[in-house]
Amino acid sequence: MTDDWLDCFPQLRALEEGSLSLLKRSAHEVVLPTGAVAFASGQGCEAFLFLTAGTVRVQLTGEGGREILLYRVTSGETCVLTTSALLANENYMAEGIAETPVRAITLPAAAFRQLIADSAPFREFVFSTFGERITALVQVIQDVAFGHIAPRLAAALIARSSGGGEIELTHQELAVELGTAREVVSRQLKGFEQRGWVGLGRGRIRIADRDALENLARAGPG
Amino acid sequence: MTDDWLDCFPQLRALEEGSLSLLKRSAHEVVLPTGAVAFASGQGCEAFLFLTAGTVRVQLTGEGGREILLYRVTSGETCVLTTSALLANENYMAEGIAETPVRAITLPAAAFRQLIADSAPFREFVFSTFGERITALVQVIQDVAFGHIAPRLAAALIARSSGGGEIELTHQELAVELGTAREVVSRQLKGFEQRGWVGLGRGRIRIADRDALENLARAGPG
DNA sequence: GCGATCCTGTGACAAGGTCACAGACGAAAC
DNA sequence: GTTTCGTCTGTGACCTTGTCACAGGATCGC
Repeated sequence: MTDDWLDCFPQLRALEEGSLSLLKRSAHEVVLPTGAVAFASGQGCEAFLFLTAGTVRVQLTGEGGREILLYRVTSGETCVLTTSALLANENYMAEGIAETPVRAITLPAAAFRQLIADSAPFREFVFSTFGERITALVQVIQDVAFGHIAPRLAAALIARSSGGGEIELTHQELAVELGTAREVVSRQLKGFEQRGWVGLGRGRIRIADRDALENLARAGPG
Repeated sequence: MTDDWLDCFPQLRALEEGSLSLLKRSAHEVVLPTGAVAFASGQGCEAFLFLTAGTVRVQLTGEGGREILLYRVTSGETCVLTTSALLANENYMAEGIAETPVRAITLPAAAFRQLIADSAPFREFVFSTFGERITALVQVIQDVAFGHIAPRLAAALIARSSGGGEIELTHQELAVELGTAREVVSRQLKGFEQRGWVGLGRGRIRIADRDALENLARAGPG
């Protein structure tokens, strides 16, 4: 296969000759359509992943079918849960779902472990983003344990509306983002609409008063 | 100072001569009494920590004063949030509290970064426990987002009662363990008592029917 | 004994999650 | 254009959990 994908991961160019060669000949490309399951909870982890295009959503699912987003992996990134599962030789604790069509490079577990053992630049590459990911996970705990729904929903609306004032999302999708139930999102959005902050349509939300939402997102339950 | 503390961290004996020497001459011992704050949320992170005796509880605090335990650090371990804060050059996102008298070795940020850059064995040491910690953090999210209080409380009682059937904990301390409110723990425990599963006293709980608790912990809300 | 302080119990209420449906909308089929 | 069907949204009733405000009890130091 070609080595074009390495352009997404410039740090890997710094690998020693032998390690780079192992990396190149062990890597295989996979392509996933939107909605495909990249990995599932409880499943053993057989390969490290380098995303070269698209977005994967990593989320937990509870018994009742409720879901919560942990983080997203986009082009040029790797998945911390995959790393963690490979290092500790454990199963995945969450599931990864392609939010868009995805292209990724897989590196079999054996080659991954070999590279981790042999190559300092590879270790550096793998561990360099750990700090941010841990910060993100702790933030999720903070939100779920102590946060109120209204400001979190307002924050999610703003985050997903970068640029345009029109968002293409269902209430269910927002519920997953927040780890709550669809009905709760519906009720909150209805409240926002009554206050003139948003306009609602099937599968889309129009931001009508961005300032009010930003205010709520900062201020707390208000 | 003496190098006795290295006995708690045998992996560090594998450091290169120069790195080991830097480590030894940069390290300083600190002693904390029970209840002391090892680090606080929002505070900048100035040193890496090696625990040589005692236990530090790492927890988040919400606006209402509610708290939730993230994990514990005990003798022979290091704190993943400290590592993460040093690597990403961010502030602490949580607080660390000495649960017992604690002895720890501090390594200033500059020396830590130097060692991470120079020494493969040191990197190995620091990153070897990342996998387990991430697993633990995701488990906390799972519990808080989807878990019911009763089974989680039952699980906490069993976990803290290893061996004897008598636990020395207040309802408030159990509430922090679960990330809930003290009143909720009181009510649940009262329910357990009425079913004959525990005996309650001021600051202590006697396990009367361990099987019933284990059953509840496994089974879910039942 | 006598406060002071910590721990526990309780009731009333608010917020959020669950369940069970009822419409409402939009796309595709006819 | 109308029908049909699947998806999305709205709503009410009810349950669990979190919050608030207090009332007692226990324990300890003095």
